[in-house]
Amino acid sequence: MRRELPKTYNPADFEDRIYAEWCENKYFKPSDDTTKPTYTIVIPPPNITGQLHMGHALNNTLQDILIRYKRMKGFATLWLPGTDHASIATEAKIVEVMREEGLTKDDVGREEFLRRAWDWRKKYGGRIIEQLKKLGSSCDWDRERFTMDEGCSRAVKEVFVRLYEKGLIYRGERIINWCPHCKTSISDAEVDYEDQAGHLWHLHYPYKDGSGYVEVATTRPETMLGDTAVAVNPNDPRYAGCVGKTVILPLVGREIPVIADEYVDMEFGTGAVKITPAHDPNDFEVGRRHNLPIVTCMTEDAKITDDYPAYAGMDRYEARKKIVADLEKLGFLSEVEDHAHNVGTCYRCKTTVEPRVSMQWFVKMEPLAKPAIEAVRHGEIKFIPERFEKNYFYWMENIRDWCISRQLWWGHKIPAYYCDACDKMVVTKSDEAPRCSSCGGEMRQDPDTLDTWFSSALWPFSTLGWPDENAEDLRRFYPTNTLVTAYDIITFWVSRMIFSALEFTGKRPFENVLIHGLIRDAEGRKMSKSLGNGVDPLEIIEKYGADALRFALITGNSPGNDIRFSDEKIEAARIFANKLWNAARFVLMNLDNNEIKYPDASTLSVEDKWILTRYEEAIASITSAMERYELGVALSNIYDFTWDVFCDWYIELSKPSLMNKDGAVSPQRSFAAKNTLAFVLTGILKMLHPFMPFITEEIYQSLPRQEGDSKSIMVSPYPTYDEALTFSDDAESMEKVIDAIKAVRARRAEMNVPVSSKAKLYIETKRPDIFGAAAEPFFMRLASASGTQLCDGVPEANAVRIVTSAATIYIPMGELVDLAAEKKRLLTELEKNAGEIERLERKLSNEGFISKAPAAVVEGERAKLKKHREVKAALEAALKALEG
RNA sequence: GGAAGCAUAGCUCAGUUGGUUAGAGCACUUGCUUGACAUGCAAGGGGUCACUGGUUCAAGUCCAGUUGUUUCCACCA
Repeated sequence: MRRELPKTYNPADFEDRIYAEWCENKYFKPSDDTTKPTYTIVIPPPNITGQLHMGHALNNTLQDILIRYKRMKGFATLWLPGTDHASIATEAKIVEVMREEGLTKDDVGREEFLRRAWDWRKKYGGRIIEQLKKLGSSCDWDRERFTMDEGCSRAVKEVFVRLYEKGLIYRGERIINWCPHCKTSISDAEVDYEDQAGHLWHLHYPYKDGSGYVEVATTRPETMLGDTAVAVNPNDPRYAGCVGKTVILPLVGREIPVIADEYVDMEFGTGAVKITPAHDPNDFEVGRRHNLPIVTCMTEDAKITDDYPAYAGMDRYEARKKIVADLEKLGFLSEVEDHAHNVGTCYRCKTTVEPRVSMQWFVKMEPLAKPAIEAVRHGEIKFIPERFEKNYFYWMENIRDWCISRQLWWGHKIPAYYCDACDKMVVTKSDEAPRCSSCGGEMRQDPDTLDTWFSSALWPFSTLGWPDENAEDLRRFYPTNTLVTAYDIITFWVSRMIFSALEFTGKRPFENVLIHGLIRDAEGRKMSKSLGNGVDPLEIIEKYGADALRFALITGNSPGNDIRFSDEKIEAARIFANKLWNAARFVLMNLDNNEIKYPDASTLSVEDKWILTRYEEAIASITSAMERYELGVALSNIYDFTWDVFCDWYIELSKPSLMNKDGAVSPQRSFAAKNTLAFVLTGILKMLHPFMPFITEEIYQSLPRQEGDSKSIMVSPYPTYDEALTFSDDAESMEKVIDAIKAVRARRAEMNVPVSSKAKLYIETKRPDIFGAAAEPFFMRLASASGTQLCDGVPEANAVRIVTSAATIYIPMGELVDLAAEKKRLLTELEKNAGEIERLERKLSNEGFISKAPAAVVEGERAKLKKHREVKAALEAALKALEG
């Protein structure tokens, strides 16, 4: 049913209604037609704790554009949505909520905690999904997944067991990053470093034999409680005789050796380093090399252990003060320097990370990284833009083993079981705790959970049915085609999906990775909660509509680059939507109720042929940009074509054919014009639809249908380039008239002649076929002419002369014309013209250019020269006429 | 410490594989209620494409260096 368009564009009137219609008609589901090629995107699953922010809006707009484009291009498209359990982020949220009730995790216990977590997921997990719908996302909601749903959990267990059996997962005591606030290990990638002003304390450790002391420098004096050696560089002459001696650790009294290790930088501090294997990753390595004992002096919440009664229970910073004071009192502190250094913090809570030795699970990365590097190197997987491949290679080539265990409750439990009675450990997919195979005793599951990225690494195939190799979706839609994500997540997620997919499915997870930037505010700052400069996309949608938001996010941007978001941009987007809306109203106003026909060349006028030619060119360039993921370029091409070509020119050029004053226009002519308007408008709507789905659908549904189109634009075919609708000669003729109109307007504006003052135009031209009667209405409507007449030479003295490459136009203006000024103007123009001619002549007489440049380029330059020479002749004639 | 990006009009940015006189939006100036749109129309001003050198018939575009700036990675106590 066709609808009348209201006078003003008001997106709130129709966006929700249209989205509901799409859902009802199941347009988001992939076509059942298995002969169609497939195109698949899996969504980067937002956290269930998440609220839609601008980053999501951009990320999902890009995906929706690609999916809608491919759908119209005839692919069976699947955009698979879902959410991530986000173990540490969600757990932190729930802990926070419980704290408000005065409860801790330990108070409620694991079972109750998980019950709360699932409740929380039920309550808020769907929130971001609803917000994605507001944006217009055309996901297949029936296939929505969750990283902790049954299928994904099965995949996680499968992967863990297979890696373990292959020897690629191991358990070991290592030093890891520990967050004393979240009380869990975190991976290297989860540590953020920030500059902090600190101090370098110089401490004296006396030799046991009483021969003085060695001076060490440290930024963390409290860790001295765990020192098990002092290290110096083996090549350091200052300490040549000291290696092998024993020092007595102040405050503690422990006897520790002085050792030599290359790790020590002679230039830094005093050249002597205290070694604390339990609380520093480098010291841990030194400790392993020298078989040093590991002495832990801090608890998991970063308090001093009971082994040191004087400081027991003190927080690490409190202990630092006390220890420094005590050392000073006893004369072991010689100097305190200011020292800026980088401190690792937890990416979740910003607490300073405490390196800590503990038993953790790791993935051995090197064997997995290798094929993942090859896949990108050989172009099996491409990054867009390509430069991000460098980041990827750097990370993958220097990869370290991945700590995957987390001391959290919310997440996938590690499928390892330990015997209570003996030390037996079993790794199994089974949900039942096995009996110990050695002693038959009870076994208990490892209490830890897996890093949240462990399950998201499997997302492209676990969501399609893996590990069931024969799952229908997996067979039909895997490997997926494009992954869309921001550059800050390449290491966390993209790289892990690649090696996981290659290892477990033997195929790449996706062929292209489209990287986008971050959204910044109008001043270029990152949007963040703490700065309070975040813009809520839902507010924008409410105020301006989802289409305007999408337009503002995409326009003027290229892959991988950050985007500044500002009120001006969103305002410009809405204005464009309004422009399109009104252009559509104009077309509708003039349209009969007929179906839109494919244009028939025999009925077309020169202006129709011109717009169709320009339209076909637009299809070619827009499609090419879409295929290259240059979505910003594609959109600006659509914008320019819509506004500058279609609205500003063709609609105006069509008016003489539509406004049939005294029956001068034939029904055939009027039909061709109306049909051309509707045909081109429909094409614009289709090309714009992936970017602005709502307004294009709303307008489309109010237009008569084009042959072969569906009732919804989103499942209509995308325009394809048709050479039969290009008419280069006619288009060129029309351009010449347009040039002349522009030149007349410019001169009139220059002379401050109001539009209302009409004047007859005399046109001297070698192309009377173009500038004859057919062109008259255009000059009358668009160049303030009262009429036009072809002439040969100056029609009367004191006429303004306007010179274009195809014609010289005279406007008799009587006294209005200042002869002296006119002469001056002609001379200036002639001078400009002469400059151009000289430049071109020089270029064309350059033998290197003629012989080496492509023929087409040379030809183009020749044509230009010819055109300029013609203008020169016309200008000279005009000047002569003026003087004579 | 290592790496990458960016530097183009007053502002925000486009500018494909080198090939017209370097573009757009906003802002600015001037004139217009022209039968879809004043959320509009028309005309205009404004740029030594950061700097230096190189390759080329030809450089905003490719190469090297310099300066400024942003980001990522590493984490020497």
